[in-house]
Amino acid sequence: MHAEQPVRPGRAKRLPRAVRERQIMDAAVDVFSRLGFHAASMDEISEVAGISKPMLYAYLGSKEELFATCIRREATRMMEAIANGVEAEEPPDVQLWSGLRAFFGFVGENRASWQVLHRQASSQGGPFAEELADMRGRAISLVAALLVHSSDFTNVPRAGDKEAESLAAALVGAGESLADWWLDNPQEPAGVVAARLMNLVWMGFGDLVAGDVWHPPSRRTGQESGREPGPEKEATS
Amino acid sequence: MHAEQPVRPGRAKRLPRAVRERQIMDAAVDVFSRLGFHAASMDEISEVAGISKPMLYAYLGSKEELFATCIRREATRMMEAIANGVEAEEPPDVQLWSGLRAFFGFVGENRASWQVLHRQASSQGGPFAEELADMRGRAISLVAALLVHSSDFTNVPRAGDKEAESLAAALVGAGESLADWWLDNPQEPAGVVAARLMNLVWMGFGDLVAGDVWHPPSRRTGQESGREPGPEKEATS
DNA sequence: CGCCTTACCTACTCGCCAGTAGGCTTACCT
DNA sequence: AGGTAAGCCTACTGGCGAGTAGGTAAGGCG
Repeated sequence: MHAEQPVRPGRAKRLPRAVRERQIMDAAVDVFSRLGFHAASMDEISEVAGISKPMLYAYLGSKEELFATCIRREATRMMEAIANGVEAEEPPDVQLWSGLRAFFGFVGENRASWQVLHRQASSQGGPFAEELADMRGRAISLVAALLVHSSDFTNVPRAGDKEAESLAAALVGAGESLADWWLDNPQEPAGVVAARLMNLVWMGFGDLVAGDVWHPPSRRTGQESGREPGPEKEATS
Repeated sequence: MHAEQPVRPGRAKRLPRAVRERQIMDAAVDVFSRLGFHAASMDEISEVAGISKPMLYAYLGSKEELFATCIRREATRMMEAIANGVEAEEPPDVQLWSGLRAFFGFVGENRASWQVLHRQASSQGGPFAEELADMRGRAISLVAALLVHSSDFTNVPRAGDKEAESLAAALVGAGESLADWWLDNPQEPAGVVAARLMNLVWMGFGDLVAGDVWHPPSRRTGQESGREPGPEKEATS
């Protein structure tokens, strides 16, 4: 119909390298997110990108390099999106809230990116997981710093750094998991989901820094190790 | 050294089928947990199991069947471990606490199982993810029911089921993520980690069902969508 | 003891996919 | 225009790994 088709069948229009590289990366993220690293084939990626396989190798190197580049690009995009949403001068709870909003906003608009980052990257044991774990670690440290900082405002004995880190890990994990759930239940807007998580974790943590600790009703405390669950390093009240 | 070695090199001692099947499954879980589904080869599994490849196929069918069987077995073991730790008559918070303890206890003693379940299964798009998502879904429903039930004790407008489900998803995700973190930081006993998560989520949820909702300080509320984060369906205070 | 069933093996086939050799074409530059 | 470099291709190789064919030992049982 259109005279748009290339002069020779199977010959793509000539484009500057930078543009092609973007196309290829987009295609790669798409395919990797749908199939995972191993199941994705370079043939399919090249097909989706609208070019032939040797171009892939000419521009982006091996399959592993391509994948690593995808992870790096998407991770950077996400971290920037979050950083742009947070003001360093705000009080901790507001910072956390802004971060959550930015995070869920990004996931909602970049589902493929999120799939690649969260599922694929973490399950491949190679240098990818490293790359990914690095970014994840930065996110956790950020949250941990926020937690430690916010507990400075109180006169509580101050939780250890390890403890803050583990709580931050739990929080980040809750965010990831909730994002996954959201992808399967997309009827609600990002803000609502973010708010829900904010309420869950902040109100919980708010009570913790106030020294308020949940305690099991003191009957048959120990079921398998006899440890007291409530007070660890905090005030034994 | 020992005269234990089989009569012919490369010939395994003859064993009844049930025993071999267990050996093979154990080997498979081990290899799958270390390498992931695709990277794991049937050759390696058979080697670890101490038998030859055709036995794998004779007893456990194809690679996919084998993997699915692994997932099912480990998932069942884990759900049973948790169910055994929880008494249905206890109040909700105690049930949750018992469940968390049982969960972290299981993970601590079955790291390979956990790896297979959490990382590998969820990232393969086949019928496995289904199997796994099913179990995960059951866990989430369980927690969600707990949450809904516990809010029945209060006179709060009662959160919707969808909301409870999403909170449960966040909670389960927090648990999974914290378990991963724990595997990298194994210096603390299971009970302490479980207690930490219990404090985080329960104290937080406790405030929620009491109608207590975090609210942003009312200045420049909207940063990207102008949505009020705090009250959704709950009391507008 | 001999027979047969069950457990077990070695040694292949076959398809898929990462990666490459070598050649054609089109746009820009002078 | 015509040279040349950058973009693009078809068509292969080579290896790895799933799955199988066909044969060998070993324990039970008459």
